[in-house]
Amino acid sequence: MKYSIAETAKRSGLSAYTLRYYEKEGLLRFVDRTPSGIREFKEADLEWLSLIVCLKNSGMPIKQIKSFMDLCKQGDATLKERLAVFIEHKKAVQVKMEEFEKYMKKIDYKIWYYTTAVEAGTEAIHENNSCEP
Amino acid sequence: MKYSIAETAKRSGLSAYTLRYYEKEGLLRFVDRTPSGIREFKEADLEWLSLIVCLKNSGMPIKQIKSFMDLCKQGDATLKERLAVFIEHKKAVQVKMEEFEKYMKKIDYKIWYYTTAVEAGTEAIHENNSCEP
DNA sequence: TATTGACTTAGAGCTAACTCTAAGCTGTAC
DNA sequence: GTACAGCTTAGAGTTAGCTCTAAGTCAATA
Repeated sequence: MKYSIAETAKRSGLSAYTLRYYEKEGLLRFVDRTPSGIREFKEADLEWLSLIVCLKNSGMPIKQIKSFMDLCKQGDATLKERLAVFIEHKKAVQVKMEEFEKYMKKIDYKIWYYTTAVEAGTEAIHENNSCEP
Repeated sequence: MKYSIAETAKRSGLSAYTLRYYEKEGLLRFVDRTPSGIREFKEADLEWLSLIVCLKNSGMPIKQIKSFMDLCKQGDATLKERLAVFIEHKKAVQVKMEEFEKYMKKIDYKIWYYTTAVEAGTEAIHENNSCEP
């Protein structure tokens, strides 16, 4: 099955503008064209896009994703390098997740803080910090 | 204890430029000045900064943080609204954390994929998708 | 055959969040 | 009293990641 850019936009959750931009940036080397120059996305391309979205949304910059795609193009000689990319990126994502857990605790504290303040009708009840942190 | 902008930059992990920018944007209404106009950060200001960093790094845009700081300035009348801000933001952070977990699974899959490919010396072993996903 | 709508390109424009520059002021150290 | 480090301001510049515009091509339909 072949997909137009509009179809692919829908399926990937990216806009057609973004898909063209990604191609310009060298992320979508895999996309074929019809004889008249129109992009034709394949089923496998959607898999690639899903990986790109994964890397991007987990914090990898477009340029680094491009480097990874370049490695992919070079075949089996770059397998170790590609493994290293994911091992490194996993570390970065773990750090982010830990940070998010820390922030979540702070947010939960604030929810408790404001819940009790709303009950009391004033923030002043927290003035002497007499309660749980 | 009072801190200069340079000290505060060090302690908050933000640059002095960023602190001035945040003030310009209305996030740091709490900061005092010396008679000659130099910013003087207090211990409590570092707490505010830590909250700002928490909200920003967990995905809240600067403009929304500003609105929240505006609510704070208005006192007890806005307690309910402020509670709502954190309840909403908590939801958003939860969604992000779930996404991150999904991405982590994909990354782990790729680590397995490339580990086995490196062992085999070729990516071709995954061609017929005969192994665990 | 004419219209329509989806595609193409190059390149300009936009937004968020900084980041820096230039010119000038302040306050302590010699 | 002057040198110097560190502060001040307004405003320009930067970066990432899109987002859009203008002008044109192409294929299917009325």
